[in-house]
Amino acid sequence: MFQNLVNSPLFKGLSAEEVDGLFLPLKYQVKHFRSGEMLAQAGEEVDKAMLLLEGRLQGEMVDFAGNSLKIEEMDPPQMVAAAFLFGPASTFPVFLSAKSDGKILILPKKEFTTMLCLEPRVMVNYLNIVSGKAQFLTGKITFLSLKTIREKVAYYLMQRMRNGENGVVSMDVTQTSLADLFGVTRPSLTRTILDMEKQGILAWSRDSVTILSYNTLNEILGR
Amino acid sequence: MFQNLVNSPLFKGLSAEEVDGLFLPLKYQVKHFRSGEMLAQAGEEVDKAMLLLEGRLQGEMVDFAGNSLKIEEMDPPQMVAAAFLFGPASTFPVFLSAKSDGKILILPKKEFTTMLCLEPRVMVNYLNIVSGKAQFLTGKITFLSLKTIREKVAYYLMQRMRNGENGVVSMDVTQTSLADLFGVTRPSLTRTILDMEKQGILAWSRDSVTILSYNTLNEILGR
DNA sequence: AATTAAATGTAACATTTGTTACATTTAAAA
DNA sequence: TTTTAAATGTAACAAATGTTACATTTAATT
Repeated sequence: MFQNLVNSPLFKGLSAEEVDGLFLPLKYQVKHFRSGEMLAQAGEEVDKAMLLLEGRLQGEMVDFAGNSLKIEEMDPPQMVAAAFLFGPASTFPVFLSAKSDGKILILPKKEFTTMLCLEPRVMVNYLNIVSGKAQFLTGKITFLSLKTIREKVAYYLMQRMRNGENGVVSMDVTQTSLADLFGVTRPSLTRTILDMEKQGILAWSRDSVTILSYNTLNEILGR
Repeated sequence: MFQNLVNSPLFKGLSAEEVDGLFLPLKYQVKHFRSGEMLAQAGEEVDKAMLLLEGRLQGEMVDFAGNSLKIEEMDPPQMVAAAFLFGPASTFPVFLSAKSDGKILILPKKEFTTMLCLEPRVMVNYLNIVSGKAQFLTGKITFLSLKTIREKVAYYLMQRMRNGENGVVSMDVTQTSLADLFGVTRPSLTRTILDMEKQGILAWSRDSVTILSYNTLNEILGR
């Protein structure tokens, strides 16, 4: 019935038959949407679980200054605003709009709760999703609390290292979009990068960055 | 047995007997701690549910620059690091230390999961807690993404207004600690406040702030 | 009332970042 | 290949914030 959903994190570990069986006693509806359509306003109450079946959505947080700080895009199959169905302020934190045509499955909160009780595996999956969101946001906060552009660059590169790639980080984004991600202006980012190059900390080319002084990067981040 | 726990958000709606009954089939342990003791390092794995029974804890996030950005203090009865028991990176996000002597109840993750399945009300409570954390963090991010000190002051005062208090916000914190909360230096905050006073936007006294131009505050926040 | 500590006001200067504008390079499209 | 658009380099200047140091006020303590 909902083959898509089987691949969703929410139904991880369940077979297609088990998922179908799970929905049998539940009341739900499927809604189609069109590209560009606004699906939810920030502040609107969340009283239904929304499972994206097809199409692409975009949640963007708009601060008071009107700058849109992109938080995430969503591909199916995935639950929408998973961390905002429960909790004291169950309202949308972002403006949710469609980037393409598609459809979502809508399940009233009560039905969703019933489903969690019926199937412990789904409950654990849901807990993993919501907890994951909280952890993602914690990471975002860590990043946002870095004050200088130097620190942001250092942190970003450290994150991207991981694998014993011998000090080379492959770059799949432009400085322009990186500046956007960092919430700084592009000339300022470029200036900082060039400074760091002049100081022999790194070498920045179009498609990769070579870290020349690991130590200095660590010093920038306070060891 | 654990009278404290009955008043915990996790067991909201349950009687003392029900809580005791819930723990009967579970394996748990109670650990005592002393003031100043470090209970968990950031990065350490979370594989046990920790319920604070007595004493006061403090979770502080230390960024790379060594600045401690206080996130929250905890009073009993409450679950510790609730949003980090599940999820992909189940590691402590903060340094957890004791601000007084006390004790915590420790429940292995498996036992905790069993408990959630046994009692749907606890499951919903837990979902409310974890979702609430995610929502709290979202709010934190909104604040951190404000760029200027002016914006932070404006946002802070708007948050504190609410009740039809006729433009008067009572201040229970000093400028010094407010600067700390904002992540800026104290002289800079003072300068900004004085500027705003000179511009007739507000009047800041020790124990209260009077908002003189609501409109200007909104303009600062981009309407 | 006198003393002390904390909070707040103030100022000069350094540092960082934003703003704007334009040049140059690189990649993609015609 | 030529053309075009995007990305990047550069620079002068403005604005915001940090740094440091000290004065002044306020509240708490003795």
